[in-house]
Amino acid sequence: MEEQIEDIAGQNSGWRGSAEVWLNAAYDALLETGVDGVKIQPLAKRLNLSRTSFYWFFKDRRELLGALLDLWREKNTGNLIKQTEAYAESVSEAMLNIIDCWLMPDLFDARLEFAVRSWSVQSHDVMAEIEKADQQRLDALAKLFIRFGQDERMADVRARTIYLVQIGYISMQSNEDLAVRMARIPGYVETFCGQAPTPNELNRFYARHNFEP
Amino acid sequence: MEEQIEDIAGQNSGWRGSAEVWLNAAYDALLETGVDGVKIQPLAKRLNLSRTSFYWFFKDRRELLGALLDLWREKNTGNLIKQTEAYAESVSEAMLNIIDCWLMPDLFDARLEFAVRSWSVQSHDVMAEIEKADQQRLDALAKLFIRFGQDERMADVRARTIYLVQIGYISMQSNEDLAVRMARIPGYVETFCGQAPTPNELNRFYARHNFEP
DNA sequence: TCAGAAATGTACAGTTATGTCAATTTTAAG
DNA sequence: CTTAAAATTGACATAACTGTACATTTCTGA
Repeated sequence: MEEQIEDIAGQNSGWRGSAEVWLNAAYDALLETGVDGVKIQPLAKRLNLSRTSFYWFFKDRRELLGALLDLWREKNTGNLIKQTEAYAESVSEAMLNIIDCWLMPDLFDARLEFAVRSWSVQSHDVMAEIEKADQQRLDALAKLFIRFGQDERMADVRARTIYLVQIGYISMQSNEDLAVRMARIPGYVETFCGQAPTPNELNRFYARHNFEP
Repeated sequence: MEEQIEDIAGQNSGWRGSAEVWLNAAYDALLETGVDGVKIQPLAKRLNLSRTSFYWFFKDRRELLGALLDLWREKNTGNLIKQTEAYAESVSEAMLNIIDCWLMPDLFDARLEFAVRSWSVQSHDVMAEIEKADQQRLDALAKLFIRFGQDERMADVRARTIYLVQIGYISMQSNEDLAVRMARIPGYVETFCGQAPTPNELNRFYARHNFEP
């Protein structure tokens, strides 16, 4: 019974290691040093665990890398598509919904995205996964523009523009402060959809990002 | 004298290895497998040379990686900036000059760019180099828009849009065929600068890319 | 409290890489 | 043909890392 209370409290259930602990360490390593930094021995040192203990939770390194890729797949593509389907009265409001992904780490894990894309240089499997994700995301964005009356050709171009700018940003790993980035938002919206956001739309956007203009 | 004739003919001057040969092999490895693929032992195997022979041309692996970074620095940033300064009568024509970089491998080595950006995950030095390059490129692009009468705020946003789309493309490593990409060009120009290219501008652009619409 | 499951650790065997050193071979030049 | 520089090589000394086998410790539940 006592153990159960500990479990419910989320405390360690006695053992120091677990699949989750190793996976988290792998996640950190992936973001900090790339795939080739995801090595059992260093992770073990960080976790203060014996290296070989790892093999109780995972078959081998491959399996760990697979788990990292699962993490990415589930986290990033899903939320972006969800944002394309969010309620919007105008195309500019819809743009602001997408831009949310730029700014909310729980909607889109930019560092993970970058790390996985970097990983793809050396793995055809990862490359294939990314191509699939890109296609799904672009399709969802194009559908959004079509929903607001764009013809198919411009919907495709605009979907690419907004998506590629996001991917480009990620690749630049820029970490400017919120005010600087916010100042550019109206300009981006205008560029992306040819229509500036209304003051109301902007205010709603600022509010949900706790930003005071 | 005979050797000089051979030299002039670009033939091997007797020795199999050279700094250039190793650097080229390193370049290939960087593009195919990322930095962590750039290892002396595998390169030696590829070149059919003794591993230790490498150390006659380079002090160590660090120096080789440094040479790769020099290559990137000289090749990519310079040409992009040159394109921003190319002659153009209108802002849409200027856009097409930039877009040349998308399409001409000798103006901009996209695969190298991607490989170097991926490398930056695990190296703060490389990261710093990239930040510097991004800044130089963005400044040059913004100056272009200002030259064509944009106010500073929109020049900044538009510079970012066109640059980030390019970086995004690189990160997507898409390899669609020319016709598909060409079909999107007018849309991009319109999106980037709010003004469609004239038929003449487009024809000039198509011509220099040997494309028949 | 004691058996078995869960987790950890130690020892071993193998692979791949790095860089130095002292030969040795190849080439160019007189 | 000789010689000195340029290039190549194999031997040696290390260092990380991977994965397996087996022993040991720690926890859990009857």
